[in-house]
Amino acid sequence: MGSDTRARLLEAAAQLFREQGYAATGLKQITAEAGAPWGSLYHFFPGGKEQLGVETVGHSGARYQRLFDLVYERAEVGADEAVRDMFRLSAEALETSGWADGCPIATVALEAASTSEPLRHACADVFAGWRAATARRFASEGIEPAEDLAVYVFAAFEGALILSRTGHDAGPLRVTADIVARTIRDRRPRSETASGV
Amino acid sequence: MGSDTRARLLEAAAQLFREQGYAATGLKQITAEAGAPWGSLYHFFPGGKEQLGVETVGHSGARYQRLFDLVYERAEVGADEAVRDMFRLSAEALETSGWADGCPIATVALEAASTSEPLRHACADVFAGWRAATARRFASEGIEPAEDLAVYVFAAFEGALILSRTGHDAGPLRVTADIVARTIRDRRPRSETASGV
DNA sequence: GTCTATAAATGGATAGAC
DNA sequence: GTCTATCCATTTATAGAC
Repeated sequence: MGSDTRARLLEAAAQLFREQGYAATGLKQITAEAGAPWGSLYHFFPGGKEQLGVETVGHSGARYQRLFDLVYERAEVGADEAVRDMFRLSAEALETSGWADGCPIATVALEAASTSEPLRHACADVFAGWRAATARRFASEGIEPAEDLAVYVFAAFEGALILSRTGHDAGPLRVTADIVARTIRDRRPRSETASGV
Repeated sequence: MGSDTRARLLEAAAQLFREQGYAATGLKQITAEAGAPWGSLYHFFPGGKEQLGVETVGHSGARYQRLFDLVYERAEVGADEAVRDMFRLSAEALETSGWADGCPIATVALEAASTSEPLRHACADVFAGWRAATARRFASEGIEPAEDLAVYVFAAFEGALILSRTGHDAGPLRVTADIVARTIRDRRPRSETASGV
């Protein structure tokens, strides 16, 4: 094949953008981390840093979405429990990484919101995909309005991640998960409000 | 007096950090925006960019908190309505600024989370202050657990701001405000659940 | 004490050797 | 087609003129 270098560049960029942000990460640092020669970056990404940013956001977004899908596809638990799992998994990843691995998109999204339309758009697409996956899970259980509740869950999730990461304290993720999960549980259709099993 | 320049530097930095982030904003750009000579920056902030960042976060945080206080002190409405006002005011500011004026802290908080302890700590302090102000309002109405609910409200608020700003769409702030406000309303003590007036 | 001019380093991007 | 060496702009920080 040969395009292994390209994959390593994307992976290195994803990790650095997640940890330090887009502007603070130099292209030299990315090639060094990926063990790739400097020139290979402009070979694989002729559009420079912005193209690399856009592709990295898509890459990170797709990878993170697989985690959501994994959680959501556990049919044996209710959507409220799936949401709680999502919060718990993220809290664990955040804490075991020394409060480094937060949302792989949020930092770039905020940095790019008013400075790069292509990058902002890439982030918006990722968020839309995550939201849609969540809404599908809700709709499949008759939890309505599924789209609005998915937006709400993601807002709470993203915000709690910021608070927990900034404070070096998993508390916000835990507390928010409890309240959000209860909100979702209360929206389940009547016929399933029994105790389960 | 004489320290008018210092205030203008803080103000310019606050605006630029909010819009572009910390790493993407150059010190030269800040002095230019403030109409201050280049050297004055290191005169007033001998600690360089990091000191300016820390003080700017405190400055922005205090200013934003006054907005919260204003909303929360409207005793004639319930806490759920106060929360809704907070979301609505932010949505208006965001939209009328062309999706530029989001949270003045969040971008810097994420950028600094793993790169600057002084800056991260400054952001954490601001978030703690906002949360405490919200918790006081809840506690004054007997809405409990006030601290946990305040964390939840702020998580949802910060996340909705990200989603709305990234998507150029006030929808997430509106939708999230509705659900969060209802959650708070449902926590009001029994004696006040009547219709009001 | 206030600011101009400069320094040392790093940023993203490119030209051209192999 | 793949990468090394170089370029110029811009960054933060400082030294010293007024």
